[in-house]
Amino acid sequence: MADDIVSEQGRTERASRRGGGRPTIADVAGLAGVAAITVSRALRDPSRVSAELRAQIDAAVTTLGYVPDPNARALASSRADVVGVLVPSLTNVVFADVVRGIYDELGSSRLQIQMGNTHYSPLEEERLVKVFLGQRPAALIVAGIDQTDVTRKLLRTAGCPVVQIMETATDPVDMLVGFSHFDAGREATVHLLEAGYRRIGFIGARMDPRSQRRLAGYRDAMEEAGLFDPRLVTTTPTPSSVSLGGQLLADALARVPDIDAVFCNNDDLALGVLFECHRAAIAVPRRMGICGFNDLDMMRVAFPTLTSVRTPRYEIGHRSMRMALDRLAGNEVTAPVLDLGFELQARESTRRR
Amino acid sequence: MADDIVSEQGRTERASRRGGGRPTIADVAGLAGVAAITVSRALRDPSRVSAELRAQIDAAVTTLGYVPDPNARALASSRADVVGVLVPSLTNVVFADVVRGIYDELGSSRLQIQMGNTHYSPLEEERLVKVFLGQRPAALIVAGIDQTDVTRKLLRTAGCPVVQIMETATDPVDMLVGFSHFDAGREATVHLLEAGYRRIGFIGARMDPRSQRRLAGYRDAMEEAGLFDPRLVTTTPTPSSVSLGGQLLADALARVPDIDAVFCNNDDLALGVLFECHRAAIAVPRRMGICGFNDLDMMRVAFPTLTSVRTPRYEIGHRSMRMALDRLAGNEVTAPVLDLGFELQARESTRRR
DNA sequence: TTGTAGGCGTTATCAA
DNA sequence: TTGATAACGCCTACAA
Repeated sequence: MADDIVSEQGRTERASRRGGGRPTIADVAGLAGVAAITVSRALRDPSRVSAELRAQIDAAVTTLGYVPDPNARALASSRADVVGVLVPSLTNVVFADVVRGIYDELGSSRLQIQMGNTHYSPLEEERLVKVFLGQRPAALIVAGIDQTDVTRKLLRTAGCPVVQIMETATDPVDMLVGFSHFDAGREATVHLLEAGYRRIGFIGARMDPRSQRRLAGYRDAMEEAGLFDPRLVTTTPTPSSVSLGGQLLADALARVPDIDAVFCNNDDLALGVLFECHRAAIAVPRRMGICGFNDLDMMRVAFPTLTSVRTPRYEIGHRSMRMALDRLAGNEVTAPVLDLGFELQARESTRRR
Repeated sequence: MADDIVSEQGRTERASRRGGGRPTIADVAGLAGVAAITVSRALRDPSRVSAELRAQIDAAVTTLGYVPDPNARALASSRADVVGVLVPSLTNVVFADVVRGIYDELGSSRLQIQMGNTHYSPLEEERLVKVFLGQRPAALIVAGIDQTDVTRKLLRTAGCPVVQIMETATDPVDMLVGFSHFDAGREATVHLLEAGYRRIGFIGARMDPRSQRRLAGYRDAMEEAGLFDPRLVTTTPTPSSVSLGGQLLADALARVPDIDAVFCNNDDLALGVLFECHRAAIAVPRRMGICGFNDLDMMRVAFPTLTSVRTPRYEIGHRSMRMALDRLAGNEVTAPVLDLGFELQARESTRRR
């Protein structure tokens, strides 16, 4: 019987067929003298096959150099070993760190990552969710909580684990890992207030939903202190960059000369602000306090060292993938909503007195 | 006949099957009153189907909300609509820019990107190439030219377009887009020499093959000037960072106090060097010249502005994907080896006199 | 624990 | 230009 399979589907004959002569599970089965399904089982869950057959199968796999075809597997099982990851930007260090965390957690599991770049557009995100779901992915990780209604509906019925990341919320589609940008923005501002600054400006670029929430946190703290003034806020939809930070500070000072500190939307802007201060001979932190966001490595060695809010970017990627894997493994996910928090790193740039 | 198909494989019955009730090509065929293969053709190459049928098919596709199953497609055609991209790092801005270029060129083509992180390891690269080839990808883009022999062999017989990126070479596996790191390192050093610096140090981290070639270029220029001294070279296998730049400069100066300029392996290191100079009150560019590599945005606004070598990162991603797509479209690729060059950006940090 | 039967949804092949 | 048929390689369902 097994011999029949070999003679009918052996390598030699195979080579002339469509597939291009790669050994198939049937070839392995023939060589090992078992049924194809047994090979399939031995490969996916060795414990379901006797040690004896397992050995024969392993040997056959090795001699033939058999590699399972992920496409055939996906078709037959209605599940691709692919994790879709949707981020708004590929160059933003924030997401680069997140993605690294995701990859590292994956290790050498057989899952592959497919990344989509939404360019900060909910509609593009919607399109990509449709594309990704069309492949019946093993799991989906999406940045943010500002999906369109259509997207949200699609995700709810995705039939696979879905992890939203980077934020907190009470009504996640499925699972969620992140931190509160509002709280982070608030804490940074409170820190500047406590350091003695009063005319604290907000400098922001891109102004995606997370930036908006940080701005809201800033505003909340400023209003509470009775110090909010809309003229203190300088934002632009332009993508963030170091050079932009300098420009925005110049703009802000031109409009409101008595600004005595700035909370920057991210560290690149903060670095640009610092350079602009050097250039304009504005003393930091005496005449101008600076607080960044994310706490990139450079902040602790800048001159002067720059205060920032440390965010758990790598950890978010890492934990989100972990949650998805746990769910896939059938384990209970005890905390489907994870707030990883943040940590203000006070440094010289806000040490006014 | 078509009616038979409908009654046998229509939606109602389908819904109870494995696939989960998604409309299939047979459903569309039934509704449009044509054979499945005709739908397949209409979708992939409308010109091969009469306008009449095309209209009926389009209508059926719309009413049913049909979306082709990429897994079935991949299995039947032995080709997945996936482009494998192998990079040594996901957080290095260099590769982030390259990957962005790749994505942008892809646009809304139906191809998906699958990225692999080789962690600067040729063996890990080999493993990933095997994994990726197992999916019969549409194309492969790999960073560098330092593949193992096994990898090179695999790539040569991949049966799909392969683009090596980031470097130049005369014997690419298939296609190649990049620039000469040796020449770039040489030119940066020559620039420092022409600016009047003599005891020019080299500061490098990670020291992957491309860094090594830049170092070789530096050495070549220094030897030509009769100024090479191995003590001027400070490197570490540690991954690069801003803070590391400062440390390495301190190390270098502790060993060789009369260093009067440094060519930094990348801009992060250069920024760290700049901050360290500020901190140690070393005048830039008078007492210390600084030249970075890559020319990130921050270089032109640093204080003082920092000289660097501009590299075509985005362009490399963009062009490599373009070449692969051209090949896939059956077009002749006129220049399978593309040297995109680089450009030295001289700024204040090397304006000694 | 192992095997049989049949299907997953699409495309290549060959014929009309 | 259109269609019938048979893969593509694996897995689910069910049976032994």
